[in-house]
Amino acid sequence: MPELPEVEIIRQSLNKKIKQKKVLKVIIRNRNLRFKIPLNFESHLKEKKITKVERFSKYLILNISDNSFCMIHLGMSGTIHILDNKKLLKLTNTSFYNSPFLPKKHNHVEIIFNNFKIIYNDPRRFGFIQIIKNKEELKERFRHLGPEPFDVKFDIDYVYNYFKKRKKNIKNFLIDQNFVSGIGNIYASEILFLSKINPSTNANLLNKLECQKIIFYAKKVLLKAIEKGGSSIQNFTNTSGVEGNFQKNFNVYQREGLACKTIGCTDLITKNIISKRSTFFCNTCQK
DNA sequence: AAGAGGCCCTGATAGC
DNA sequence: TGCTATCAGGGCCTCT
Repeated sequence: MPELPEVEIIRQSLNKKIKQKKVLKVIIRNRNLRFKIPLNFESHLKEKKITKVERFSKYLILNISDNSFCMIHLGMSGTIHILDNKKLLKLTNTSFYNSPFLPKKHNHVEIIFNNFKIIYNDPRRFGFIQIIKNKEELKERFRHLGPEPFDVKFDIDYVYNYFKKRKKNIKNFLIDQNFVSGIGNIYASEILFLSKINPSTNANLLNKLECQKIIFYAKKVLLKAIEKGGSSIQNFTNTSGVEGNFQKNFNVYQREGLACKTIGCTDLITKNIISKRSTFFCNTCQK
C-alpha cells in the first residue's frame, strides 16, 4: 500500500535512473489495469526522453520531452523494478511479494531504455498508467485533490474551517484525498496516535490545538517515513539495499493486542473497523 | 453538496 | 487435502 512516503522513495531512485534517458521500446502484456492503457501508449513514449520524474500525492509523474506526462499510480499492490543488464533493483517494498527478485507473474508494462528496463508489476491491478497531454490537463486531473501535508495551504485555518462545516470522523478525513492528499490507511492511524486523538472522534468537535497537532504530526510522520525509506509491510530482506524501515517505527498499525508504546501506559492496542478500513489505536492514550 | 456504500482485483489465511 | 469465505484497501463511481 504505497502512500506518499513510499511513492517519494520510488520517485527518487527512478529519477536518478531514467532522467534524460530515451525510451527505446514499450511492451504491454496486460492493458487492463484500473483503467485500460490506451492503444497509443507505446507509440506515445517511443523515442522520447524522460526529462525528470516528479510526484504529487501518491502519483508518479514522468515528464516527457514533448511536454506531456506519463502518470503512474501504484494502487495497492503496484511495484516498479529496474532490470539492469547485470542486476535487478526493486524500487518499492510495499507489495505482498516476499521475493526480492522480479516476480514472474503480473509484469504488465515494460519501458525499455538503452541498457536497462523498468517493469511495472501489479498483482491486484488497482494501479494505473495514463498519458496526460499537457500541464493544463495535469492540473485538471489533480483538481479534486486537497493539499499535501507539506503544503503551506495545509494550515490551521484550512483544517479547522474544513472540519467545522462537516460531519465525519477524523480518521475518515485523514484518508480522504479531497481534504489532504498522500495519507493512506497506515499513516492515518499513526498520525492520530501521536496526536492523541481517538480515530472515531467527530472532526467538527476538534479544537484548534487538536487540529494543530494533526497538521504537525502529519508532516512529521511522513517526513520521518521518507527519511527511513518508507515502510515495508512484509519482513523480507533484500540485497539491493532499497528496503524501507519505517514499519519498525509503527506505534499502532498492525499492532492489535500488543502493548501501547507510551511510557507508563499499560493498555493494549485496539483494532476497530471504521468505514470498512482497519484502524489501530490506544483506547487510553487516544480519548 | 456531503457522505455512505459499492466495486474493481489477487493472494494470504482461516475454517470446515 | 481441498474447498469456500473473508480480508487487505486506493480511487472512482453512484445514490441519497
